[in-house]
Amino acid sequence: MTQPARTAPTLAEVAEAAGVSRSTASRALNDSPRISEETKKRVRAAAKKVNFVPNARGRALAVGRTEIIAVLVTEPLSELFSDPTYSEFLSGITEELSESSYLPVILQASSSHERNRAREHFERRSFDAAIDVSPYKGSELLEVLRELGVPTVLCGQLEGHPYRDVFSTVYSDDEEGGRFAALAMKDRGRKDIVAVLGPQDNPAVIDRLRGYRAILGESLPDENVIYTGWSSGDGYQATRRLLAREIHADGVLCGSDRIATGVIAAFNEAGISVPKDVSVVGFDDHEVAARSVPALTTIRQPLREEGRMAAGIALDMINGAVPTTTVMHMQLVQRDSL
Amino acid sequence: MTQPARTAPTLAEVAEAAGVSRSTASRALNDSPRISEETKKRVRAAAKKVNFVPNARGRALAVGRTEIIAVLVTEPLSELFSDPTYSEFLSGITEELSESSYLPVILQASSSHERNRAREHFERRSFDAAIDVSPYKGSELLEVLRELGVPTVLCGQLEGHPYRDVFSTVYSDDEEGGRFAALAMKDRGRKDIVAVLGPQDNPAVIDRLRGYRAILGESLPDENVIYTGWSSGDGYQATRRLLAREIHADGVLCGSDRIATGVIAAFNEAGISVPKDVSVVGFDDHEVAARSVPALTTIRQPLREEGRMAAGIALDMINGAVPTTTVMHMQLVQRDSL
DNA sequence: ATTAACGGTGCAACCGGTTGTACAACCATG
DNA sequence: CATGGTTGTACAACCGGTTGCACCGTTAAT
Repeated sequence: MTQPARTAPTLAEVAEAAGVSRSTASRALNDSPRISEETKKRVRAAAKKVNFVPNARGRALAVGRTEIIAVLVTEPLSELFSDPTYSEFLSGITEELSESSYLPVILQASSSHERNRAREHFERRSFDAAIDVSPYKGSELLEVLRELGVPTVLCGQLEGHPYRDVFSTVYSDDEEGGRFAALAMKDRGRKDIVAVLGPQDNPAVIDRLRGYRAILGESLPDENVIYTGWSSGDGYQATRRLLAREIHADGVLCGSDRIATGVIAAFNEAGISVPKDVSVVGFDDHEVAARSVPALTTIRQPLREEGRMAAGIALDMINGAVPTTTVMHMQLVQRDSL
Repeated sequence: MTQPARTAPTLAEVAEAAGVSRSTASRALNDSPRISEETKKRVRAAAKKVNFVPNARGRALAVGRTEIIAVLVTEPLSELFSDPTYSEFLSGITEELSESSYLPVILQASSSHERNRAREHFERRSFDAAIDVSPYKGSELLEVLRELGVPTVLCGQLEGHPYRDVFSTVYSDDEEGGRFAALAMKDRGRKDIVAVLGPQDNPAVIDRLRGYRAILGESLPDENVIYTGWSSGDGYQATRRLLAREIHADGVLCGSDRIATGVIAAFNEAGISVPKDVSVVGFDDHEVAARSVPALTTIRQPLREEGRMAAGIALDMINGAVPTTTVMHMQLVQRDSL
């Protein structure tokens, strides 16, 4: 037989069972100091007896909170899921929130249609806060969030953006990461360095390069900086072209671990030994880094921690904390490619 | 300057601006037939003027709906995201819901701690429905959903489960997929078939094998059925063992596309040509299938459509539809390995 | 002319909680 | 015994919508 949908017990029923008023029942369950210990016990017992669980909707209306946090992503879901960067980050958010009663909702905001829907949800006050995973794009939505006064955490450095006073920011110090990578090269005694990076206009790329330069100076001349895509194939192609141009290099700084695997493959093919003849340093500490041969020395971006931090700050802001800017630190992960 | 968080306009303000009562305003905005066209116009104009957007919390309480659907997953987030199967499926759900005002929330339910939290959310009536992506595990939660009367869609065939009367089910017809694969082999004139499948106790494996058998009968003897893991390496190893046993085969049915790539690799290594000497058929239409050499003939499981369907049924059930069972059809994708 | 029918609107209750404030009962104090 | 201060509880309003029902004015039917 189909079990009919029981209507859940309400606070009124608990109150009646305990022989007190609704308000007393509410205060007792919320452990208000104004209620006597004895009454609290009675109310709790009654609540347990009728299997009372406070209704989220009623509570949300009364306290003005939905206990839901929106996570804004600009990538389509399929890409989002296949990029381990995001998945780490999202795991961090989920982890942190699972210690509270808050729930994360992934809200896509790539197409303008999606952004409109998102906007609507915010206007309806469906969420208590927002975490924007890639705030570079879709700034119209940021404008909406600002106007509505939604507590918002931006993940990633938005250079010179106009929201510093209203939004919190969490980002990893890409320049520092660049410095760490370059420093490792320098310590290893490498003098002729090439950088194979992602797209030239990418903020992370720009910052990392600045970090490289801060350490290496003229050891990394302009003509040795190559901008390409993020994939393994891009690294491979770039290295082939380098070899064809007979550029002498004893160190390659890569914009991502996937690029690095391609670079190494090209060197192997050309009979050049990594790390004997040339050192390679990656970026991200992607899962391929440890499995690569030789295992990749790389820069680890603390993505999961960044996610946790972002979620924590969002919760703080909901409770009235002022906007903050948090910088997470990169780490050099020593393996065999250097 | 920090823009103060405007308190959003409420229905009362709209009503006042339009010179009508709250109830009339509400009905006008909801296009009730009881309100005159003239009044509706006035109310709509007023709403637009004060920038009114109905508050989700108030509405949820009044209509008894949160407009949120929980998607239950048993995998940890990282695995979930890296498995393209899930990501396709989730995309389907998201797509379908984005055409309504409903929002999906991914709810993890692998650890018992997570399941407790999930249970709590359901008891609070935070969600209007649930979609269980892998209902094989965590049946305690299903029991809770049943008791609470939460409209629920199970994705995947739960043979002989006790919930058919309360829950809807959506699944792809694995047996049919097996038949399609076997039929293709038969049409190609292959007579000595080997099957390299996933784990023996997997429901999909069992059904697919049944499909193979329905077509091939004695052409697929028991000793030619090999159970292994889902990965490429498993397919490779299995094929090596086959070759060592000098089993003559002109067709291999694989339990997954990844298995198939391993099988092909092993054949190549042994100097056996695919598809000239032996035909190979995969399963899933995973993204590796098209890129494989030779491109893999395989069985496509309509995952995205399955997701859309599941979401659609969930919406229907919220509106009172009775539980249904829906079978999605597999498709043969003809490429070069057969 | 009286009444029935009907379209349009407003009052008030309701969804399920939380919370400001009034009040009753009790104690100790002058 | 009157007064004042606690302490514990209940009443009622409130959050922001939706909705049953009563009521009004108009028109059509008897």
